Amino acid sequence: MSRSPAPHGRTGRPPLTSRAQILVAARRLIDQDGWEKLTIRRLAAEIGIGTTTLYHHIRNKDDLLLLLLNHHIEQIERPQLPGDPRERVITAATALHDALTAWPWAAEVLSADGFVGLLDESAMWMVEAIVAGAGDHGCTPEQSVDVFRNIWYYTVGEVLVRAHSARRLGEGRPFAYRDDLDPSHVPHLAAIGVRWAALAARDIYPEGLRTFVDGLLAQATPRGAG
Amino acid sequence: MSRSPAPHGRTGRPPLTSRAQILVAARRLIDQDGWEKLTIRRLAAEIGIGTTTLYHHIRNKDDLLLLLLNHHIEQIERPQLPGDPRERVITAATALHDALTAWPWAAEVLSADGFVGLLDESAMWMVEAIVAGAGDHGCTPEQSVDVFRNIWYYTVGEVLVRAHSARRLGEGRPFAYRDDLDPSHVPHLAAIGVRWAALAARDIYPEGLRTFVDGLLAQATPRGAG
DNA sequence: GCTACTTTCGGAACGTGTTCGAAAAGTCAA
DNA sequence: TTGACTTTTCGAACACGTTCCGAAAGTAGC
Repeated sequence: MSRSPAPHGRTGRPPLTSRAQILVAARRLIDQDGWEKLTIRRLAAEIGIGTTTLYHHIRNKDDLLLLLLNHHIEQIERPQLPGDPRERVITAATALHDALTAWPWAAEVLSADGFVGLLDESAMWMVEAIVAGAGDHGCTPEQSVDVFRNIWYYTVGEVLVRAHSARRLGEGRPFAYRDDLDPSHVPHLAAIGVRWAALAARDIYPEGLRTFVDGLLAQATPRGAG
Repeated sequence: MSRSPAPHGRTGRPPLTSRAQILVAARRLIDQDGWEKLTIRRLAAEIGIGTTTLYHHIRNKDDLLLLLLNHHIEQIERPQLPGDPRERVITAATALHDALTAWPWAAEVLSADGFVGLLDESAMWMVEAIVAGAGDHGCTPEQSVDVFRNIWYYTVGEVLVRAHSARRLGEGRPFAYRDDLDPSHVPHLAAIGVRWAALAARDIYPEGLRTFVDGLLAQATPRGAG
């Protein structure tokens, strides 16, 4: 593809590779072998180009992953946002959480470079919905930003910890249990003992999110909501 | 050092290198040039041994960082824990947060492998204090574990996001601001505009933690606390 | 046709964490 | 003293992300 003799006015050597082509090949590799196996060299070989040629179409690997994430988020169907501001915050945060859970490496990239400045506008509705929900509930703009940031910290932490814990789930102890705990030093932990693993395997994000949002919104309105 | 002819009963070639020696050298390198500059090869060169010799004394680099973190936590003075269970949870979580903030790469290692199973017992008092505080407040053991996990998610998320955002603070936009936001699509974000950067630079962990802990403990006791 | 200029392509090389396998240096039993 | 065994040491090598720099392939002006 892309074999036109010259798009007129364009100078320089005509490109054989397009960014769209790279993204398609990357998605194919991820679907086939998982995103852990996606390397720059493998991707270039899959396309049939030199390794360093990729760097004329993407800044680096993080940039590539970010482009893939943005495309993934665009595919997500936007949920119907409830009328209640609190429920709107919950719905948007849950959508954010689900999107990141599906592509856990994205959370690494995002936490590594700051969230809002990197995503396309097609993903901004989640941030907007949270900030707007907080505002409609009676928060000042400053408080609304705080609400979003707190939710973001909690969400990215949950996604990262659980994604990385799941990797070790096949081998050895599932989440985090030690059987060498001294009951005289850490009595409560020792009493929980082996049950920790089972307890830690449960998904507590929905409940934790509700609790956190309730607290954040309540704190923002010291006297009656609007 | 370590030049005794044979510690009796020990077979095999006598070691020239000790794990303690490696840890001391690693701390010296980190203090000199920062932990970003700590590489396996530099560390080996600093000690004066072959690169691969290190791998007979540590499992891998993450293991090395974990050993350093454990040593760092041991050095921390344990704060006087308040009598009020809620304040005890806050104090322990804050100590956890401060320890991770001082060594941000540690949060990566910990989130990558699960928390409790990796730290020495000298760091377990933080987990114990949180779980015990929740229990003393009236939580069941299951609820207490949930309280800890929620706090852990929030804390590790905050540390990771802020540590990685700080890296980009010198170049370009500090945290996350886009000036290409369409007010008709994201009115609240557009209204906040450039103020986002200043708002996002503030430290909201202490307040967010209090809010979260209040909500978590309140939810755990539907009818009056003990 | 020739010379600039511009853009794309890609091989070579660097530094990284890590693995493999062989050599070195000790103990122990015969 | 010899041979088996065990542990430590480390050079060679691998795959990774990334940078450098020269070659390739087009247009634009003369």
